[in-house]
Amino acid sequence: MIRNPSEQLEAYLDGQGLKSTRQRDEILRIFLDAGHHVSADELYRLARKSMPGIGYATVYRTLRLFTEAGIAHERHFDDGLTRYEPHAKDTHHDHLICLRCGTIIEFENEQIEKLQSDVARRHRFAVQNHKLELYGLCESCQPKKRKS
Amino acid sequence: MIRNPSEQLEAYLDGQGLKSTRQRDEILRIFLDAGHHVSADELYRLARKSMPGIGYATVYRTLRLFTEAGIAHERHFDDGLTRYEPHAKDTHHDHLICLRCGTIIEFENEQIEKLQSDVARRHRFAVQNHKLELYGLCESCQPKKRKS
DNA sequence: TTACTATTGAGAATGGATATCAATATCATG
DNA sequence: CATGATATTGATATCCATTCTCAATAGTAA
Ligand SMILES: [Mn+2]
Ligand SMILES: [Mn+2]
Ligand SMILES: [Zn+2]
Ligand SMILES: [Zn+2]
Repeated sequence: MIRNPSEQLEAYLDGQGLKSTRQRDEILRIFLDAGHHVSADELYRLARKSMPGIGYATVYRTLRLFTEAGIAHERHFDDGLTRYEPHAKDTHHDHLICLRCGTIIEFENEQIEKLQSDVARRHRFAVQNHKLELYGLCESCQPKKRKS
Repeated sequence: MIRNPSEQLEAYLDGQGLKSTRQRDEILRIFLDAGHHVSADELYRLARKSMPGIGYATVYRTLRLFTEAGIAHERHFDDGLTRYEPHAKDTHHDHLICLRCGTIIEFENEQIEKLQSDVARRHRFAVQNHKLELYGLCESCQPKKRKS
């Protein structure tokens, strides 16, 4: 049941009675090889290269569409704009975010996940999704140690 | 070295060459007994009761001031507006957030904190702050189990 | 009091995201 | 292939939270 994103999009459009368009296909292609965690504005700039007439609204709408179709994940980091990443590997992961250069490192930690659900259970809370973000400085942004 | 918030505010204002005003004192009082996690708008409405002429800008500025003074903590949950909570007990804590009624439950978990810093160390990442939020339904917002 | 400034409040401005709407593209149907 | 129904697009207006601007006012040290 593994489908590539294009097929997944077509299937979703079909199922919802929506239409396949040049813009949607092209934006998907660009989104997938843009690398991770792009904002709508970044994607808009990229998209304009191959589609000069593209509008902001279309990019926003298309990213929302991808999210509904399960192709993209919406992320809200602390920089105040929505970012999207491909939902390829559908394994959940969390993030280390560099406050200086913006680099984002992904990680998974089974033990933390386990402890989280323990906390939730203890409070009789039904978790639907969660977010763990560590903000700070990545290795190359840290002040260098000087020899002693 | 334990200071109550009013003293802390006065000390901060003093140290920065800023002035003590009726608005700042009153907003602090209201903020402290408003309970947790108020938005600027909520606080504005509360403040208008005792200070009908108060302006939005003043509330926003004052909350930022409290944050700089270490009296308040700024929180960015996923509902798109900034919330503030008193920094009274200066123990770090994380949040369970009900998506239906908005209730927020606080928790601390030493083991999770420990595992987080392990992850960071492994990536040679210098964490400055972090955020762990579990979104879902609180106990009273969950569909009731029916007897079997 | 005075004089110097920090602060305030009204309203304008900002920035990201969404809504509106006429023109256009897609696509099932004949 | 032509047609008609309708989903989509792009320009732009609008929204909303927050910040900025600036003239009037209030705090404070002298
Ligand atoms: Mn990611
Ligand atoms: Mn809290
Ligand atoms: Zn960095
Ligand atoms: Zn609830």
